[in-house]
Amino acid sequence: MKKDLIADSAIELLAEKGYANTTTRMISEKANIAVGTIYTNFKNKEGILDYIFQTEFDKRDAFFKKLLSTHTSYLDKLNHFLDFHFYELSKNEMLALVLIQESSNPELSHLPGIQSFLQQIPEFFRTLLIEAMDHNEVRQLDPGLTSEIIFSTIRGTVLNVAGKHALNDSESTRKELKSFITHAIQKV
Amino acid sequence: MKKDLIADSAIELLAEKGYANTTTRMISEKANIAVGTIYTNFKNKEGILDYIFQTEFDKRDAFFKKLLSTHTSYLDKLNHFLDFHFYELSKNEMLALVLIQESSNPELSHLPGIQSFLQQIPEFFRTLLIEAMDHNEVRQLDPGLTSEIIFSTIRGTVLNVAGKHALNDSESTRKELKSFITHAIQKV
Amino acid sequence: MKKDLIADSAIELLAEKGYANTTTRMISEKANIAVGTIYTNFKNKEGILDYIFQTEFDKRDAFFKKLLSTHTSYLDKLNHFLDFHFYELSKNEMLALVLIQESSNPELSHLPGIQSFLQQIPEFFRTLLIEAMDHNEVRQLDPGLTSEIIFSTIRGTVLNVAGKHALNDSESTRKELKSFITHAIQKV
Amino acid sequence: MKKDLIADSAIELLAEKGYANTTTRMISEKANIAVGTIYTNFKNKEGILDYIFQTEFDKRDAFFKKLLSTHTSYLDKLNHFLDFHFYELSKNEMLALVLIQESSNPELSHLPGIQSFLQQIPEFFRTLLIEAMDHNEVRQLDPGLTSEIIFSTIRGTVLNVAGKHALNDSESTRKELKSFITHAIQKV
DNA sequence: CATGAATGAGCATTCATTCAT
DNA sequence: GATGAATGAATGCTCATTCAT
Repeated sequence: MKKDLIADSAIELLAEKGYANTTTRMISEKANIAVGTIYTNFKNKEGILDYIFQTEFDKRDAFFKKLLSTHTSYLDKLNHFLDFHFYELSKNEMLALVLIQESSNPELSHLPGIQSFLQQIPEFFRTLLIEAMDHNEVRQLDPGLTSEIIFSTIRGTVLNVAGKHALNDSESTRKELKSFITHAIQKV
Repeated sequence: MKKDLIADSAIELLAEKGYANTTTRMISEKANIAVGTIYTNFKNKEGILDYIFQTEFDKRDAFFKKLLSTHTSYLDKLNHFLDFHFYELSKNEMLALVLIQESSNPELSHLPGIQSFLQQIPEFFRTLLIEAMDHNEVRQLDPGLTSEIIFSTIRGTVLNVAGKHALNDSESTRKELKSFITHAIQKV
Repeated sequence: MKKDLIADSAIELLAEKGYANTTTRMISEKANIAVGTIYTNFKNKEGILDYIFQTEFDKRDAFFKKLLSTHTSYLDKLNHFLDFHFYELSKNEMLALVLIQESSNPELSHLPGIQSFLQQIPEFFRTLLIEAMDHNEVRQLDPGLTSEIIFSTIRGTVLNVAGKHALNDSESTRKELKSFITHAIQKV
Repeated sequence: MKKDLIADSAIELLAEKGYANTTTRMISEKANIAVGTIYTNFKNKEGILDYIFQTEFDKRDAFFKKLLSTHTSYLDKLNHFLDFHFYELSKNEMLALVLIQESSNPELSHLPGIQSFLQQIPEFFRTLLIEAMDHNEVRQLDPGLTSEIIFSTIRGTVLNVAGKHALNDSESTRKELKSFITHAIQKV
């Protein structure tokens, strides 16, 4: 798949240099294709970013839908989703950096893929938190704000850890982060 | 002060468009000065960002130093610092967006002001967490990771909330965020 | 060849205005191409100058190498080389001006093409002078200094004559110049 | 004299960087004055160059006028003038470089001081050559062209030697150059 | 006279995108 | 579909000159 070859090459560059400092020429060189070929696979440079975010969102969306049909507590579901999200991010450090850096880039905020990623994933948390509260599995809290906080906490933590190239040794970070969130929302 | 006029004009534009899409011409027009005047006050475009971050870091640094000499528990000190940091961010929504968006911009990560902001502020949290743990005021936790998590949590939350232009009505967010952090670190 | 189209357009402008007053936009307009096209053919503005000097040096280098294998006296070889060099300069008055004006431009002295032109061509003279002295064809003289003097004499003379747009009627100048040099180095 | 302080500071910078790369700010810093002060002493940046050339021309003009009234052969007068001109150039290596580099700068060719320097000094040679020919002191030659050639020879030689920072050890160069010119014009 | 902050036209260079091959 | 030379609008930055102090 040329499309994924281009996206993967872009991810490596975007992680290191950011969107504005990654040129289409760099991407084409890393992918060993001609610049023009980018434009037969994507509408434009933004299209690559959109595709990257859309792909990652789709994974989480699929996981979430399967998760809902399992027979576990909602707190367990939330934990599973956190594990999945964090695992996906730690699998590919550079992808993680791109997802986090560029999702806060105002010049890209209009892309549908970024909007899905940024709005739907917290919405998943919110859905699970509301149910968990209703089933008395977590303390009373504002599910909207808390879902945003949890999402942000992961984004920020991954950014810090990935920025230090320590995501591969991410097990302790994952544990501490989950412990932090668990304590934060658990019943007293 | 021309320097602050330029920095303030830059903040308005940076919050909306991001660093790469904010041109020196735009800044000079918003500040009603000539482009060249930017360069009599700053070394270059990056210098404006550096100044903004340095200024904000200096405020927190001064507050932290005063805080250390007060006679309160370390958990209180942590709470005071969180309040101060969050209050400063909510006072100026656009500045908050700039501080958060551009601090994760890889093309700016070499700026001393950004490095201070990004490394020293978590260090403040870590210092307070270690003392609080020693004085048995919080649960056992990894102070290094937890300080990063707390810093990230605020960054991410403010980004989300400021992105929705709801920082002015930030009181509920602040409460929920502090409740979240308090629960996360409190003794069981 | 786009490269030569650009170089030729540049020569016309450089002869009249000098390096600092010739803009890349002017060059692109004279060549009827886009500014960007200059940069697909040359690394930068300096690259054009480097190419011009390198090309002219290469011509003289090739001629000199052929010259060495001929069976004539070294004084004849020197005369042939002088004729060739002077003929090449008088063929294209504007190119001559560029070669002479910009070779004394300190901001360009680091260019390899200019360095070759400025160092190797006197070296050719020196080689021939040493042999001519050894074969008793010229008077005793300092070959290093004299080669520089001869090179300078041509440079300066061409500059003066080309500056007055009289290089096309250069035959008398050539004769006088050669007579001058011949008398200067001949055996008494 | 502020005017000479500025001119001297300019000469140091011009010799190293050339006209286009020497800024008025640099000159003011080297002279330890404010930029504005340059403009109370000179009409503009070009004015500094004009002043430098005019000053140097005036010295030669005065010497030439005194020379004409001496009772020596015209060949001696020519030799004296060559000695004077060469001595003046070797006294101040940086000034020599400026006089030679910038006199072939097309963007400055309209300055009266440069025009005097460039046209009058060869005219001095021509006057002496005509008289020397009339008095049978030199061989038959074209006095106009030969005067240009002599002037050029000195310019070019000084440029080469000064560029190598060897003007202080210029005695051998002067001897070789005078020997070259003497042989070139002497009676057979 | 001296100052130096302010000016803004002008520069070299970049880079997303196109399109003839 | 793939190519990559050509495009030209747009960018950060410079610097000779002015003028209020």
